[in-house]
Amino acid sequence: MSEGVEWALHSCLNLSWIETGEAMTAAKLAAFYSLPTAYLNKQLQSLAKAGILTSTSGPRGGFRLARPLDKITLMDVVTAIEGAEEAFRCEQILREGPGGSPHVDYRESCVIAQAMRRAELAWRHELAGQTLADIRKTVEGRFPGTPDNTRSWFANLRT
Amino acid sequence: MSEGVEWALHSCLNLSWIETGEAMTAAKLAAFYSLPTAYLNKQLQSLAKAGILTSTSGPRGGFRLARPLDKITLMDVVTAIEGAEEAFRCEQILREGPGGSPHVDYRESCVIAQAMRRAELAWRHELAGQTLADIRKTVEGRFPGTPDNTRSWFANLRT
DNA sequence: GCTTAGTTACTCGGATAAAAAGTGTCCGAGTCAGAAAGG
DNA sequence: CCTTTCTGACTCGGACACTTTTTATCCGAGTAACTAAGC
Repeated sequence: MSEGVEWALHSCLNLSWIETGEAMTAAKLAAFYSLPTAYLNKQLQSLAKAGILTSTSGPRGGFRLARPLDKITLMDVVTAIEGAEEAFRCEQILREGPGGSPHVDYRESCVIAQAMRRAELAWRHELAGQTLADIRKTVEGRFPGTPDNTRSWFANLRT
Repeated sequence: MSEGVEWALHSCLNLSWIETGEAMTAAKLAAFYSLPTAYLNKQLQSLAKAGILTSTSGPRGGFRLARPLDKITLMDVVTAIEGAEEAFRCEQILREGPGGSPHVDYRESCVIAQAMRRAELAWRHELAGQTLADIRKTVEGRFPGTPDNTRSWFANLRT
């Protein structure tokens, strides 16, 4: 799985803590974790395309959350970065074997594909069941200073 | 996820159906699905290293199952091919952020990492809960001719 | 003072390059089966 | 006929290319704010 998922999740949380109506540039979000600016920008673009963030060009531009955190699931972010296709993609090798038919969709009928899909659905179900709001709530419960610290760090950022 | 997982799973099932005490070569297993022989051999080697198959060199050599199918889970095969590391690997970017400490293991304490791990555990749990014996039983229930067809195909294989 | 046009600096966005992982191939080391020779 | 040696072919196993994906970078198009000029 791409490293960008981790960056995206953390950046979304940061965006929620500094929310002031102002947009946050990719450069500032990258500076927070010393990440390569241009590459994080690429990930944020993916989030924007997926409708999780909105982007604004020009001075005072940047990214901001497109909707409240409780409307953004972990699944949404993972799909935005990784794409929608499944990890185990059945290549239908049964079709090449004896008795294989070109007219059968083995992605549906192959028992192995079904078993792998069941596991992947369990994974997706867990991801879809947790919103970023849940994550933020847990973080704030364990580290109450995080919102203020984050906000003030971005406020005091130079250059 | 690597394509080799699909090849490995199907090949293990085939091995169980033709089990006669004889070993099966990578070339024959590859011919069954018209797969590239040398590359399938590579995957089978991984299964052998993981203790799922045993390999024999020389004439009459090849691969055979190292233990009964009901002792082989989908998780075992996936781990053998893909490796044991998690799909979402926390790079601990919190360490590079303000307030980050070099002495904290953020793979454990980071709430995001925990949430992603929970999802991955659900996936692993599903995979570990299904043995190849379960798969075979289901296949034989839906396609009763499979064992005989497979066995006779390998028996009649030329060259 | 207010409006308006022009300029400038800033930001995203996609095009481009480098690195890594995945995919595929080839040849050699070891080994076992079978043939051949000897008893 | 049985045993033993030798040969030879067969198989895995790892080393070596090629392709695709991931990671990272760089500039240009567009935009909004600021400046300054005109009313």
